[in-house]
Amino acid sequence: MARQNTLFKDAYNRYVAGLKPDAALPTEPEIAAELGVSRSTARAILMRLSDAGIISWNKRQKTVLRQPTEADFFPQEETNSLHDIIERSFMLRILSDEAQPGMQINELELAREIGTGTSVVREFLIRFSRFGLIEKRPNSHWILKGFTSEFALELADVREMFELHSAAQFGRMPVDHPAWTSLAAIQQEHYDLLEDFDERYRDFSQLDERFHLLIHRASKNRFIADFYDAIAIVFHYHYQWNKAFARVRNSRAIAEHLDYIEALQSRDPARIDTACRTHLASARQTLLQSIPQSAGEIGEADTSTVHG
Amino acid sequence: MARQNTLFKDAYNRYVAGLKPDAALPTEPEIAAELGVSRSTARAILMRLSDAGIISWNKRQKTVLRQPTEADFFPQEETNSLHDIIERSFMLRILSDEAQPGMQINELELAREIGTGTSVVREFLIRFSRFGLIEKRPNSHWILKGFTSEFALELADVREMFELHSAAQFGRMPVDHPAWTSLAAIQQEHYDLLEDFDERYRDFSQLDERFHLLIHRASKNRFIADFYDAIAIVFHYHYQWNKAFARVRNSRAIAEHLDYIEALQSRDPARIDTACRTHLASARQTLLQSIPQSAGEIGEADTSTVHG
DNA sequence: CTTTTGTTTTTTATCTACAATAAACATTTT
DNA sequence: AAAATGTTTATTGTAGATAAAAAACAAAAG
Repeated sequence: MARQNTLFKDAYNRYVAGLKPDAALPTEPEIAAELGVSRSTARAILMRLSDAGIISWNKRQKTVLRQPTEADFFPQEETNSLHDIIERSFMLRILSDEAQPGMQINELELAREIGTGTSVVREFLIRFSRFGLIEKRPNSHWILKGFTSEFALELADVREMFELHSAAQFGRMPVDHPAWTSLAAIQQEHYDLLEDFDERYRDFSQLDERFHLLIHRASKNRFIADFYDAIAIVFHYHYQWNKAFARVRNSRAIAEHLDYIEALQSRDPARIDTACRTHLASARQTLLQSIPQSAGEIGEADTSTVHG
Repeated sequence: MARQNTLFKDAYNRYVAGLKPDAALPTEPEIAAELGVSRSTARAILMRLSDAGIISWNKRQKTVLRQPTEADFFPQEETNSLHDIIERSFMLRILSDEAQPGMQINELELAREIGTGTSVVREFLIRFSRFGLIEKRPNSHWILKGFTSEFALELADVREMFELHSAAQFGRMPVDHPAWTSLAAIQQEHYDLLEDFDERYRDFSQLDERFHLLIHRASKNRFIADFYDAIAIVFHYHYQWNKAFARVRNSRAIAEHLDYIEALQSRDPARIDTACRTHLASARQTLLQSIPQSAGEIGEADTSTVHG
């Protein structure tokens, strides 16, 4: 088949979840906008809802006839976009302990294992290559460079340059800029998390990501924003599978964040710089400690493949 | 057809160019290594050379029978890789004055105009997107963000952060590091260029690229290196088609480079920082001046396509 | 005459096929 | 036995086909 209708299925599920009996549904363009899809897809959803007897549909008259049941939803696994499937599968593979730096990555084999065509895998690898974890030999295979300490150090260096820049920019924003409100909200979320830290310390990753994203937005620089997107994805998977010391790690980070936020709020450049540096230095240390020091670390090429 | 044998043709041309009558040719692996291709391709070249009567080939005995003529070479245009063709064609299109920010980019149309398949165009666009000049709407078209002054400013900001970092690193390299020799050679090339400036000022771009590349290598950071690769490509095309004031622009840059080189050689951090900042500030100004201030600059979306 | 719905066209996302190229394996030569 | 050549296999690069999704166009309703 040429293409899975995962977008349709996912949007359908989302829409079904919000239906209440007897409600009158809005116009097609409104539904499309609400779901973030085209009107064609919105109409396909209405068509199916109508066929399933969940709504009655006659031109502008769209009424919910019954409460949707479990059976009305598409299975969860049919709603994952191919890209997400590949991303997860690939990340799992290359951040796992078996993946050694220098390994070759085979497009065809990867495609077969994931159960997809080669073009999607190819395009994924091209997109993924900007994260600096893989590299292409022209007319030949990809090489896994790996999540090594060199990678972490190079990443940390750039991250520090960018974040110092963004934080300084943040401090220069006009007092009435909405980002200050967002910052205060995030500050409050930090306090909330602390309240119930033992239960909720795992939620910190997500808060961390949002906090740094907010700061980077202040730079209004597409290269910085793109780089942070890349970092966020890599970290997302990395820390998801490296939970050692998560509690103490997050505890320290929260304290630093709160100090950093106050520094930003003071709008004092020197204080911002200091708080930012302190946090970045400890983030760097945390990152380095999270990397398993394997034997293959020293970078000799290994001719085995990534798939074992 | 599935794939052009441009690699073979290009390698063949390169090899033919170096043949001298009566010479004995080395082994197949050596030829392959010399040309940077696989032995399979090297053998294909030998096969064709033999068929064309240019060499006699019997196992290890490979002798050049005659001097190759014009007619023995493949036409130049058959040796360009598809990627290069697309890159040139696309750059020409999006850096031209007709391309307005906000325009849509149509994969199929682009492929037809370039005379190629859609997959290559797609992959090119994905790779190219890291330069920040285009952006994808998922499940929909690409948008041309354009070579605007915002782009130039964002680029310049990152460039300055990176180059200050790299230059500082350069100054910290051990005295016996080969980079110092390379730096001296590049310094000499600057003097040579100055000697015959009226005739050769157009050669400066290439020297400029090599100089900055050398500095960025000192950072040993893949993100910095990748970013500089991107800059180099964008600038390559941009300045190639914006030759106004090239002479005075290059003259000033050479003077700054020489000062910058001396600062590096002094290994004095403060002096390096100053020289680097001076050069970067003027490079930023040069870049901004080279951008035509068109009406569509202010970023309102334009619904016309890039192909008009 | 503006918005909504109905219908058709265009474009993207993905798969599959196949030539070019690389890589692996087998045989010969030194 | 090490390296070269000969032969076969695997993998990448590219084109082309097709369903999903978006976009454009046309008709109807307010």
